[in-house]
Amino acid sequence: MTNLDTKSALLTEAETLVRTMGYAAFSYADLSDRVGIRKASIHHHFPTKETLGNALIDGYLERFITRLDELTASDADARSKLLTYGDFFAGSLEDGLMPLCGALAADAAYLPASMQRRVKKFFELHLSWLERTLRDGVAQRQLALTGTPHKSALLLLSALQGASVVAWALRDPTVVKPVFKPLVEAMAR
Amino acid sequence: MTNLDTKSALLTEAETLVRTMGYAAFSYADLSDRVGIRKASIHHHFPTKETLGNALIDGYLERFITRLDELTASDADARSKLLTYGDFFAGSLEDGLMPLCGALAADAAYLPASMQRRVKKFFELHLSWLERTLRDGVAQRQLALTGTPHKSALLLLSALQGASVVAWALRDPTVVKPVFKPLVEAMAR
DNA sequence: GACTGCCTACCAACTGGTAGATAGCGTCTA
DNA sequence: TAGACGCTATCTACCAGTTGGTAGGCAGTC
Repeated sequence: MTNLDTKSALLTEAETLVRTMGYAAFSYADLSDRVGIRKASIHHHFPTKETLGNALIDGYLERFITRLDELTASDADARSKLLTYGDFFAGSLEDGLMPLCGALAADAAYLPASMQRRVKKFFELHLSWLERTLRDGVAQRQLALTGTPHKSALLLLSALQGASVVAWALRDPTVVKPVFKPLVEAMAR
Repeated sequence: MTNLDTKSALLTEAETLVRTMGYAAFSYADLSDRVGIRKASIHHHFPTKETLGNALIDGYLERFITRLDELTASDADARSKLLTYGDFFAGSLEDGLMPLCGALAADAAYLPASMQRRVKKFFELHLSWLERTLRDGVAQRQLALTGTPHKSALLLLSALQGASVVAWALRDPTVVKPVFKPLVEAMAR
């Protein structure tokens, strides 16, 4: 097994653990079991738990940025861009996973400062993507907002994060779409 | 110090810890420091962490039920009932606390089954209160909904939970109201 | 004298993390 | 081309500190 194989296996399994149990609740021992590597060997790839946590957020952020950039570049209209965005959340919930940064936010006061900063950055990035997409949609007369793009962005992100929490607690991933879609439709015109 | 004093001090401090750090991250040692009682003595009041966790949710649920009942019984119109409901969330966030069950939901897969059930019940209770309040508001021509009361209830709860997560991560509790209020206003008529 | 609330002194299991050894794999050089 | 060298990935064995939890004692109260 090459370095990259093991490293990405570690990241994948760690992400699953964090997105179901939270950051504090998962341990190197759990990870060791799942990846089939000794606990001490994990430290070779990620010297501290904080390193691993940060790598987790960085990777997640990067993947999200890629998808958002693709979405921005696509020739879809604003409405369907937003709906696709919502599908990211609905999809991962159907796979039995909370949104990573939603899961991390709950344990925020326990997280090392470096992780807290990244979680904050994550939400800021999402808000700015949403705001820009909304603003463009308005400019192209595809959307009509009642409030400012900033407030509408906050509403959409909150609705998705919150619906994820509710869906997760009720163990019913189907609640996400009925919450999000009407919000987008109400903005579409 | 009487039993009740100590017990409620333990519950108060434990609630703060869970609502800022999450359930997995807080320990009997933390609690011991804050309440000024030895770790072993906590076990006299709450034999296991699970007992404490359940007492926490039960107390929180009970307090919420009381407040919701008062709100239902009040002669306020549906719009202001909903706004007051939203203030519960906005208020505790301003005190630097996540909603308890939102915080717990994130660690759900780590929680003992008895706690998972309670968290689920919590969300169901909130949804049914919201749905009933919405339905009554419609019947009295104080509200006009675009979807079903059930879906609108889901939207309001999700928006509040999600706005709490976002507010918590951004360390800006003021985002809750601008998200929630317009939703309620759009339903008021 | 039973009960309550708290204490000190433990416990095994687990936490994140370290030390040091070993095996395999390239690369540079004699 | 043989072999020495360094690097990487993993291992076993360990560490101190913390975890939730237990045993048993003791002082005050009903």
